Amino acid sequence: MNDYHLSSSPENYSLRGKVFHKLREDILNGKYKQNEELKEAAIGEELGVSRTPVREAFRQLELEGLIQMVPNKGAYVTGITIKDVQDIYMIRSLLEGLCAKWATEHITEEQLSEMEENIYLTQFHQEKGHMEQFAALDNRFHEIMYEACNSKILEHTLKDFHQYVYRVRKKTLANGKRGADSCREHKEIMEAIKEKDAKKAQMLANKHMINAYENMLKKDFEHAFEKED
Amino acid sequence: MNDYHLSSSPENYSLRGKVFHKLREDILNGKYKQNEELKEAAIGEELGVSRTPVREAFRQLELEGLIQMVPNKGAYVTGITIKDVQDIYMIRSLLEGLCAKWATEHITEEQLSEMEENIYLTQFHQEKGHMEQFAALDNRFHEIMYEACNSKILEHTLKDFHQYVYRVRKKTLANGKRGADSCREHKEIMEAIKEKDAKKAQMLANKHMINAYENMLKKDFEHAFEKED
DNA sequence: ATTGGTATCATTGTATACAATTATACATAA
DNA sequence: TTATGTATAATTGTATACAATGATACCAAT
Repeated sequence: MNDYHLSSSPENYSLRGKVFHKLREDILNGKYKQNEELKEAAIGEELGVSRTPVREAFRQLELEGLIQMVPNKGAYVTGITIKDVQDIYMIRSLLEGLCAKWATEHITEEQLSEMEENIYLTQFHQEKGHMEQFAALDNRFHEIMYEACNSKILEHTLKDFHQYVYRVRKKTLANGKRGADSCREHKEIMEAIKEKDAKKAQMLANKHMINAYENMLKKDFEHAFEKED
Repeated sequence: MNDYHLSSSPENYSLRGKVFHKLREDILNGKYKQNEELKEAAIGEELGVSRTPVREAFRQLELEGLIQMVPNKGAYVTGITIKDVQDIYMIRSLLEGLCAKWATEHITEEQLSEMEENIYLTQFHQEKGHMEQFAALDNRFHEIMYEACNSKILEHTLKDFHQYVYRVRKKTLANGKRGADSCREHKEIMEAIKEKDAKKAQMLANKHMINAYENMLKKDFEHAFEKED
């Protein structure tokens, strides 16, 4: 998967990291249903590892709220509801605005170059209909902003939320119309950042999220959740 | 660090949970300094447990961003800087606003009663100078709002941030003047909620955080002239 | 003296053994 | 039949053993 923000983290190089990412992906993708019990031994056997890395992954999933642990009993899938996703979009609209504002004040030349290249490529792949690359680049745009805002806390928070709604994002972006709009909005945000107009960048990033939210409500949102169940 | 776990979670009843909370407390309280290496065996011995619960606690602390793990090498304290706290206050000012807005729309009669009683008691203890009770009640006011907003995601995000800056909060609230202001602001927020004026509640909660932030800055300024310890 | 290699130690990563806890099945008594 | 107690099994919680990795010290060669 495209876990860009974790790509350089130790998570990927240990069994625990692999188990953690695998389980998170499976939960968000609906492989494990709401309230389903996850057994350490079974998961371990399935992935060919012992219980130890599985347990450590469970602790992290619990902290992320994807599973709930009952002492001496078991781990149960919490999953993510439609309302959760909606709430996250509302929260993100505020925080992405703040992030754009701070990014305007702290972005480096290199980050700005990457952003410029990112938008150029995004446009290309969007027009060509290369959805896989488009989704990855769209993700990357947001992550560049997160990194540019110069706030470890905000970066961490937004990356978390971003990751959380990744599955829904992929589906809504597959909608051609929204893809083009999203791309244009990214460009406008970048231009505001380049002009050092923090207020404008904030407003645009804010609106960008609201638009994504409304598109999500309007379009294939229900589909995204009905399909797997 | 978006751990959506409940504060009443099983965390507290297992060795892992105890280790996790102990280490978090110690890191936030500055017992372990920036970049200090935490060794599993040493921590385990100190707390009288084996490495296993310590390791699991490490995984959670890493996810919370309090320590950074280097594979096959060790765990290093990330800690929390003044800037982190400032950033959190800025983030919270937005999110507490959203929370107040949603709380206005979803608060129950019981929650409103508790809030009313809370403010009454807060005022009492504030005037009497009972700082311990005052701090606890002040905390509780915010938690009631978090619970009333009817968003699991926002509730847990805010509780998390709230916990994160708890230590700083205790210090700034000890400032008598700010205590009285804070108390009055709580009352105004509640009245807006009672009047079902969501926009006003949002604005007031927003301002409440900004005020706390500015008061904190002032405190830091004063501390700048004191000896480090 | 400096470089390079090697042995040794310290520490983390993983697997497994054992203890504690909870769920389940079944027998027994009212 | 229903309720209750008990034995058994399944599962998690914790400790420990062993493997893999990285750090350190020391020696030898130049």
